[in-house]
Amino acid sequence: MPASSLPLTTPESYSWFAEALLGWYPRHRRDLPWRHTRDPYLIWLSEVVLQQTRVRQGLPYYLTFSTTYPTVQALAAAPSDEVLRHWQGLGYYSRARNMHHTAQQVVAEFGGRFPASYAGLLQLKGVGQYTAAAVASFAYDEKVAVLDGNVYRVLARVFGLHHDIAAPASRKPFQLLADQLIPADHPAEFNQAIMEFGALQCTPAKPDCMFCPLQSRCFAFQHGLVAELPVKSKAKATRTRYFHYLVLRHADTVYLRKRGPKDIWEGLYDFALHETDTAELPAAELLAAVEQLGGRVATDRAEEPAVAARHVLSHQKVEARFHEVWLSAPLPPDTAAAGLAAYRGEEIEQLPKSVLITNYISNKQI
DNA sequence: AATGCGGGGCG
DNA sequence: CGCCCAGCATT
Repeated sequence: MPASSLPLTTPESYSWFAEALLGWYPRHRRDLPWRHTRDPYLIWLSEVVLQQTRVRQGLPYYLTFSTTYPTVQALAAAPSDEVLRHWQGLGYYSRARNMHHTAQQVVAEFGGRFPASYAGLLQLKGVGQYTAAAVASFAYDEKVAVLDGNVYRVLARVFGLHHDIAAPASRKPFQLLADQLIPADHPAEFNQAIMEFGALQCTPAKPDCMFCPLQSRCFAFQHGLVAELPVKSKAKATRTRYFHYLVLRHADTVYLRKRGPKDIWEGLYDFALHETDTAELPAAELLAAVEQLGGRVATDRAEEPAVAARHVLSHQKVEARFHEVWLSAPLPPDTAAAGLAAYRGEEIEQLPKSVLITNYISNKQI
């Protein structure tokens, strides 16, 4: 690969970049709801929703949250299960937990007002360098350059930066460059423009180079390296896990528990879980697992065959089987050790659940 | 510096 | 099937 074309020159000579983007942006920008407000709360809300999430997927969630909780006070006052329930299906649920925590902190410690600077915003839970820069520039016109997946891609291609964007150390050269490029008179517009440009024009696959305003200046295009940039090392292979859910039923109730920390889906509800190293679960092992919870299996009801489902996450694959077991009596109270509690159908609907569990319930019509 | 964390859409 | 998406917290 040819060496970087990044010139070691003064900031003034970069002005063509901002001028091109600021000329492109008004003619191509999408009309998105968070672009109609300067309210730091709503802007922060949109940025948290959009972390690692496409606009198309996050948009309905932003509308739900901004409508249900129009103010930071409203969000802070909401029950955490309710917040998670609204977040259901969007993934990376720590975002919802941190968001709720931060709303409560802003209300309790800052009188309901968000910190008015990049440095202040950076102190909030769930707010990293990207989100702090986005809110500070969009809400306060602070001159801090955002660095997200779009910006990495645009800068890597246009300026020929060959650093591995998966390596944390690569952040520095990109940030240095972005800080040089952002104009003092239009920081918010510039940040919006470069991200929109990455999302619509300089896309990961098949970018629209033929009609690109930066074509003549673009290192990657001029050197035939568009498909090679940005450089990104491959992630580690995913592992497969085998989940055997014990769908314990008694009367009109089903037993669920809230998932704990240090595993996927923290804070979401699912059934009693028996994890194994194999896809199959012998009948004897299934019965033993039920009995360990103090469950007495009703023999007068036919047992359904296990329902199988496959669920793919970024870093693991889950092969799940749902074993529906009817109990002749409620679980003993000391099952609280496993965190299990009985819920009726209407209650289950209101609980936050993973897509895997939601799909199962939806198909089973519990 | 490395790892874990969701779900969806695309080629 | 692999890749990427308006990243962040933890270790």
